[in-house]
Amino acid sequence: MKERGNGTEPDRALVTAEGAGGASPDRGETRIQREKREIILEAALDVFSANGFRGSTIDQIAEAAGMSKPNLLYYFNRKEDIHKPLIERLLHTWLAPLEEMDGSGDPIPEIRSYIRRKLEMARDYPRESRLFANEILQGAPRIIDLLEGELKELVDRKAKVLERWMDEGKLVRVDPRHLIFSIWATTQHYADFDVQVKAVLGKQYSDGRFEDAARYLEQLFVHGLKPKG
Amino acid sequence: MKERGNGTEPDRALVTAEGAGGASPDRGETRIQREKREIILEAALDVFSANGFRGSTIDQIAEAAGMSKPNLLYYFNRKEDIHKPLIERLLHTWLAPLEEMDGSGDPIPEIRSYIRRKLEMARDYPRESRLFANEILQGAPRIIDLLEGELKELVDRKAKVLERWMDEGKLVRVDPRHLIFSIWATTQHYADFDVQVKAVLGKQYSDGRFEDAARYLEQLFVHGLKPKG
DNA sequence: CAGATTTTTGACCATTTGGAAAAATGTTAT
DNA sequence: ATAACATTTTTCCAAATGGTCAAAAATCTG
Repeated sequence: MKERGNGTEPDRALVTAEGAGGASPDRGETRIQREKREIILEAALDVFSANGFRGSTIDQIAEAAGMSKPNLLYYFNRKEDIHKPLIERLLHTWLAPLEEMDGSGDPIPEIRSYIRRKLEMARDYPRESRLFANEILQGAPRIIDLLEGELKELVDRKAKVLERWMDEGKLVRVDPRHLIFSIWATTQHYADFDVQVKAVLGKQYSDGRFEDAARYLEQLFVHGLKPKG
Repeated sequence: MKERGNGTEPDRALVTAEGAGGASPDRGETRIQREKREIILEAALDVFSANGFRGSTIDQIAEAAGMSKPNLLYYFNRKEDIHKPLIERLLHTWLAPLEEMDGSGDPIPEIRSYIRRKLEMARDYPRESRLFANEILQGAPRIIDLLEGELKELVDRKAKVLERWMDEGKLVRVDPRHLIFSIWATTQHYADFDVQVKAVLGKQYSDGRFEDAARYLEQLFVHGLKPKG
C-alpha cells in the first residue's frame, strides 16, 4: 500500500504544475493523481476564497470537487495541505506583474501598464485575490515568511527603480513603497470588495465597472505622478 | 425568570450606546447588562475582526470577555446577535467621515481632510476596518441591504457634490464614484493589510508608516485631482 | 486473464462547537 | 429578612468537523 497522499512534506512539488518536460519516470505521480489534485485545488480555491481557511470545511471542498471526503483526504492528508499550495501558487502569480515592471522603460507607460495588468488580474482572478486578502486579514500566519522574504525583496528592488526615475525627474518624488501599496490597494479593491462596488454602483453602472476603474485609475496615477512642466 | 437575553429581536436597541439622557426607567436594562454587553462586544470585536464570523467561536469570545460561554449566551442568545450590532455600529462610524465632506467647502482641502480622517480611522480602529473587510470579502451576507441602501445613497449624494466641483472646474473630471473607491481602498489598506505593509517596509520603516502614507496619499490625490493651469 | 497496485467507499471516532435547561448564587426593594 | 428578580455556574446535548481505517472496486501490468 502506498504512503497515502504525499501532499504533505515535499512543501513545493506538484504546486507549479511541474512545468514542461517528460513525465518524470521514477517516483512520479499517476496521471489520475495529477488530475484529481488539480480538481481539488480548483474546488478549494472556490471555497477558501469565499470563506477563509477556518470558515471552510473539508466537506465543502470535497463536495465542490465532486468526491467524498475520505477520497479527498487520500490526495491531501490535511486541510492545510490543500491550502498551502494554493497560497504559494497565488503569491507567485500575484507578483509576476510587478516583476515585469521594466526599469529600462519609460516610467509613466510602465506604471500605467502595471496598473492595467493588476486590474485585469482582479477582474479575471478574483478568487485568488480574495484568498490572499483572507490570509493577510487573519494575520498571514501561513505566509509571513514569504512576505518578509521574497515579497519584501521584490518591492525593495522595484522601489529602487522608481527612485531612479524620480531622480531623473521623470516622476514626481513620492515614497516609492507607498506608491506600490496604493496600486495594490486600488486594483485589488475591485476583486476583494466587489460586492460593495456593485452595491454602490447599482445594477445599471456595475457592468462597466472594470473599464471605468481602469480609466479612472489611469487618470489618477498618470496625472498624480507625472511631473509638471 | 427574565426572558433570557433580549439581544435578539429588537434589532437595533443597545447598539449605539443609547445616546445621552436619563436611564430609561421602564423596560430598561440593568447597569450590569449594559456593562457586560459592552464588554462582550469589545471582546467580540477582537475575535471577529481577527478570524471572521465563521472562524470565530463563542468560546473564544467568552474567554476574551472573561466569562463562561453560557454566561455570555445569557446576554446574547446567538452568535449572530453579537455580530450584528458590531457591524451596524461600525458601518455608521465608517460612513461618518464621508458624511462630513462638505459640499460648501473647497474641494481640494475637503478631499484632503477626508483622506486624513479615513487614514486616522485605519490607524486608530483597525479592528473595525478588518471586521468590515471580512464581512465584505465573504459576500456581505449580513449587510448587503445596508450597502445597497444607506451606503449607496450616501455615495450618490457625495458623487453629486464631486461632480459639481468638477463642473466648476475646481477638480479634474473623473468618475466620482471610483474616486471615492480609491480613497477607501488606499486608506483601509493600512488597516486591513497591515501585516503585509509592515512585512514589506521592514522593522526600520514600519513605525512611521501612517505618517508616510498620509504624506504620500495627500500628494497623489492633490496632485492627481487638482486641475492644471 | 491473474496479480499487484491504486483509488474509492462506507463505517467510524474524537473533538469542537452552538446552544438549552435547570439549579445555584447574587442583588435589591420593601 | 424575604420575596422577586437578575446573574452565574454546572451539566448536558446534538450537530458539525477533521480525520482514520479496512474493505471493496477499479485500474494497471505482465
